[in-house]
Amino acid sequence: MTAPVDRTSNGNRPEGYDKYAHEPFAVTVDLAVLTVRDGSLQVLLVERGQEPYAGHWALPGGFVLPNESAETAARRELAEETGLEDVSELHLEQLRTYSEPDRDPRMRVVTVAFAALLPHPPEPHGGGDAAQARWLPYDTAGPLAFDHDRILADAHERVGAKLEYSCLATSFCPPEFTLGELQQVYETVWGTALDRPNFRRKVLATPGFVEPVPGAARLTGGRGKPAALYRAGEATTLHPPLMRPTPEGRS
Amino acid sequence: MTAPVDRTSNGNRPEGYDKYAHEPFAVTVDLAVLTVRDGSLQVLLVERGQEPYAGHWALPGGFVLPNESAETAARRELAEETGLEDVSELHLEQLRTYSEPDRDPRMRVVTVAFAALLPHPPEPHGGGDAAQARWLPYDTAGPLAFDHDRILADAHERVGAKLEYSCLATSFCPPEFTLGELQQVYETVWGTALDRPNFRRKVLATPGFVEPVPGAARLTGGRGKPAALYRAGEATTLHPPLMRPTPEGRS
DNA sequence: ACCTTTAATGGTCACGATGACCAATAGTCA
DNA sequence: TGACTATTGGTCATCGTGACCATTAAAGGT
Repeated sequence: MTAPVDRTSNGNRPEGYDKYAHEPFAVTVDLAVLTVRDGSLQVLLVERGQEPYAGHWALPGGFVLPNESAETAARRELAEETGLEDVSELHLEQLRTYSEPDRDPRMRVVTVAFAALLPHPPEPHGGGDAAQARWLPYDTAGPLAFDHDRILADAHERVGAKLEYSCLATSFCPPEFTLGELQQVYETVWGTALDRPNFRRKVLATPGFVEPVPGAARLTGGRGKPAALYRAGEATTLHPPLMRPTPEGRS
Repeated sequence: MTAPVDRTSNGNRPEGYDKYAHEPFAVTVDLAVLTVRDGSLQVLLVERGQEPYAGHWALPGGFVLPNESAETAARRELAEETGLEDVSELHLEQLRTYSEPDRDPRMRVVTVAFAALLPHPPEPHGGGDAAQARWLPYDTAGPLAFDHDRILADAHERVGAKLEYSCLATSFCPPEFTLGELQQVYETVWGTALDRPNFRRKVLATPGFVEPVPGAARLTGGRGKPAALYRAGEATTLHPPLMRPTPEGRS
């Protein structure tokens, strides 16, 4: 009876476009750029200069340009905000998309959120322009603009979960690192202490997680026995996983 | 030196909108609706009636309306496509967003992909209009329109992974089910055989995964000892995980 | 009725991974 | 030289799991 209707998402166009989507959507990317420094999880934040949320901190981000994918836009923004020349090796991972109609009071903005992991923060704050960008501890990253608190929390949760079953932790470390540094990544992100010999055994027993740097050893700031240096291996997943200690009962 | 620039994603608006985003984005949702029937993983697909990809199968989907979130749009589409009255209890999960500039040859379409899991397929094909919608086995869901092959593969991978560390499998089952049916969900999605006593032990040893229905038992089609019936429990996560047998070496 | 078939249920046993420890090594600092 | 500190190496009991075998309770055929 009814005329054939194309019910796929790309179907009713261009006719359908006028009917369903004549209010255009702005598409942006938001980045939760995370790093571990001084035993604390830190986030790269920028200070807003305009309303709404003027003076509040927010996640860095920007519009997806007409010929970009969200991934491309995210990596471009990552380079701009951190000031790094080469961000091609950094771990960048799509989190999810936030599309609540009222998430921006001015218009309809759909944002694709990403989590980025990087080692040593290159500079206290990157970027060349005047907008303030700073590394702030995750815990004290007070109320952020828009729904960025939620995005940041989701990023933290995702990264924490992926540490369990992937070799992602090396993305927080410089090219050569000690097992102590690697362990501190886990402890900082999870907020728990780990037994050092057990952590060591687990990491070394997982083929491809890390590989030793032949002759090298680092004097860890001075005190204690020098630690051996390792590089990230080829493996990407952890079987069986390295699970975070259950504080109690997790069903 | 330069004027303060708001570098958050919601910052350069409305001025920035004209500059960066004057080519509007269409935002859609695409659904990978999965079910397990007759020991095979099946997908709900619709046949396209228009170019491009006329005659090809595609994932169901549609535009996000101006006052909807992607999640709301996805659940609305799910109801429309399956023909079910109440889809509020079905598991619906955001996968990721696909935004390659050339993914639709006609215009810029950004799609938020979802995976939906449901028990008994209610009808061979749902929906009330003339567009053809059908359940097809996952394996034979031959080349789909647009990038839907990739979306479907990502959905499969995500669901398979979540079976390991979550109680998601019950979403494929009717309100009351036997442990054999639950096991078949795992075997079908993973494509591997599991040892029945071991599976049983694991499921029953996980508090909150399933809870027995007091007096009931189902004659499983006739043959064999009648199986006890269970309901889904309160738990959502599985600790430790129920890992799929490693076919060989997974680093 | 009887035996066969089928599937659920119940249990054993050995091995691997892990948590909780303790001990030794190799540096710095006072 | 002697604390102190952090890395490194090891033991031991326990838990979870894979690989099995055994039993129970139904249907179906002879």
